[in-house]
Amino acid sequence: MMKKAGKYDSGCPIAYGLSIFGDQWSLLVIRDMAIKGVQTYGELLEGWEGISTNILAQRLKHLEENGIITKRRDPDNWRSFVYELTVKGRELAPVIAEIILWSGRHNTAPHAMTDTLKKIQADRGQFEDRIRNGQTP
Amino acid sequence: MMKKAGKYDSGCPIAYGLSIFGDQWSLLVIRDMAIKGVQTYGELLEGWEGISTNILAQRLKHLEENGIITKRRDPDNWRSFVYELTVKGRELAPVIAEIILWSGRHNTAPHAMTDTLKKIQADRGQFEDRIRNGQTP
DNA sequence: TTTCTTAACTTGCGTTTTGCAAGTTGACTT
DNA sequence: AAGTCAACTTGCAAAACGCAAGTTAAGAAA
Repeated sequence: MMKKAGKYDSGCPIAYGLSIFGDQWSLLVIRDMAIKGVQTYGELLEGWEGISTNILAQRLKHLEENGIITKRRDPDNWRSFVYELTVKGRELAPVIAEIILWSGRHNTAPHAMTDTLKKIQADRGQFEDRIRNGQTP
Repeated sequence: MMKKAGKYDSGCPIAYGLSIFGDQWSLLVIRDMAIKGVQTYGELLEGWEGISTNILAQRLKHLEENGIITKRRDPDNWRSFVYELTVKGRELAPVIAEIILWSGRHNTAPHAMTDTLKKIQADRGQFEDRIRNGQTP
């Protein structure tokens, strides 16, 4: 299991953030939910990077425990659950935007999410607002 | 050793960023350099969180290989090396600023770097500019 | 000239986390 | 009664981590 928030609780705000989403997968899960509008376990499993099922379950639990996402039954599909970003999770939009902008500047290789990058470059405020409102950018 | 950039190279800008600094320690090292002005191995070892020496060595190598920092001999002290952020590294300032702002909003516990948080809240542009210019904010 | 000191690592080794594959659950559908 | 399917759980080998102890190299001290 992941390091729990607290073990390295130095009181530093960056350490706090890292204790919640500072691993290889959490931000990718958040990206799929915030940008691609993904809401189910099965869809998250099929993301671009191929997270394995046990790790995904761990991360979802950790994110839920830390107030980034919520989980509820899908009213339209008895066997499915719906994962959604909380306000706290959606407010990571600026962090995500800055990482995308930074990579856009420094990663010369061709990349996915060119559309998203352009959208952020064109109107960063709108990108963040839409995510903040629970919409796909 | 850390996952190398490439193994999960989905082409996503977020995945690119995570392959470079998406672990529990790299951003804390970058924080110490950018915000606290730390420049040596020994000072980095004594950071708030207590990174172990072998992990620190690994991360510094990884960050150097990925163009975030440089390493050179200290002209004033033959046995010391000076680590410095590159432009690419300093341009992570906005990412760091957003993480600090986010934590400031969502971490109710008392925290270190209150001064830095206030500085960013008061004048985010200045914070970023100073780091971009290689100065302590 | 031998010993000491010090910054920056490296090595060993036990513990923890990860990742792949296969198995489980439970309500509905056939 | 058997099949389906989303969402997990379990087992196990491989990789990464973390602590402690050891190494290196060159100038300073004795």
